Amino acid sequence: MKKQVKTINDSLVRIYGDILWIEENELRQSRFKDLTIKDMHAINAITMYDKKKASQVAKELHLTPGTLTSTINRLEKKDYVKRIRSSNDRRVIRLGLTKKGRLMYRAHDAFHRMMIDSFLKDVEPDEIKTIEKALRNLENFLREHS
Amino acid sequence: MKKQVKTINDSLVRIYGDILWIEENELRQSRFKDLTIKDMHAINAITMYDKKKASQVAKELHLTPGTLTSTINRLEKKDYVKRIRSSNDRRVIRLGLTKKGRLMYRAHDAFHRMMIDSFLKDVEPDEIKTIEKALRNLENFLREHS
DNA sequence: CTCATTTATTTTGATAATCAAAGTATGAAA
DNA sequence: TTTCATACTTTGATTATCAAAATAAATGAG
Repeated sequence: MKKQVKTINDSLVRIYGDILWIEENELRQSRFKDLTIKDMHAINAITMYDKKKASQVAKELHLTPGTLTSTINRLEKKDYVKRIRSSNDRRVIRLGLTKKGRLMYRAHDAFHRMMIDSFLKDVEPDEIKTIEKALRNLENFLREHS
Repeated sequence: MKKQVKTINDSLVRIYGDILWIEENELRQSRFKDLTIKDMHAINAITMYDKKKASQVAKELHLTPGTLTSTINRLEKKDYVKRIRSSNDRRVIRLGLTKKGRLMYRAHDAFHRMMIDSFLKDVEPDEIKTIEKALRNLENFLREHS
């Protein structure tokens, strides 16, 4: 592997491992210690904004429907997430966050904002364009491989 | 969250989830279908090059010693990894890859190289400097939070 | 309208990965 | 030596996960 490419690759691999681990630790020390990192990412995917269908969320998280059901059961029991049965189509479950869920969502979002702010420290506006281009490249690559 | 920051954040979150999922699928279709993605990342951390101590690898992967032991047991049984007991200090286990393990390592590396190549498509040399700077920023941020 | 088919979710049963804590073996130091 | 520290392994329990079967609701062909 070309040296520069290898450096960037190793850096990305390290970063992703570390982010998960740090998030897990911060979570354990926070008021939300009844959640695992997977729970947190499920809450993040559900979001405060839409009322997504269960199947949409499963797809985004690359989980089977059955696994999502049990995730939602857990999060509903702990009062982070609520099921809303659709009245148009009574097979469909839409998902929303409770007050506690929204608190968690904002806390997690704040951590990510800090992270991205530091990522972009001393990066000029036109340089940000470069980064956005590279991320788009990567997303296209991944789309081709799905 | 500021719009640009949110876009970059969402992109990174999506990319991370997708990479894991794609790697998992590629693995299942490859000649290495007896491995899970966690196995693959353990092989990647062990590397072809050094003879790292078990405890070093555990640390890099953020696994407890016990979990690493069982990972190594699994990978040794499947003939990807070998234990080498250090003769200086007979408590220490050093880890190496078998021929099959090195094959797997190279295959995984090739996928990552393709990924990074596409990430850097149309990115000029001086723009790469920007990306390296941003990644260093992020690594520093993560180090502060460990 | 009614039965067959499709769709959305849930349930079930089994398996992987993980951790904390206790155990074992070796080395280092007093 | 005896004691303490270090490196790894074992044990027992828990959690997340999947595939496949089950349920329940909507849709569509006749």
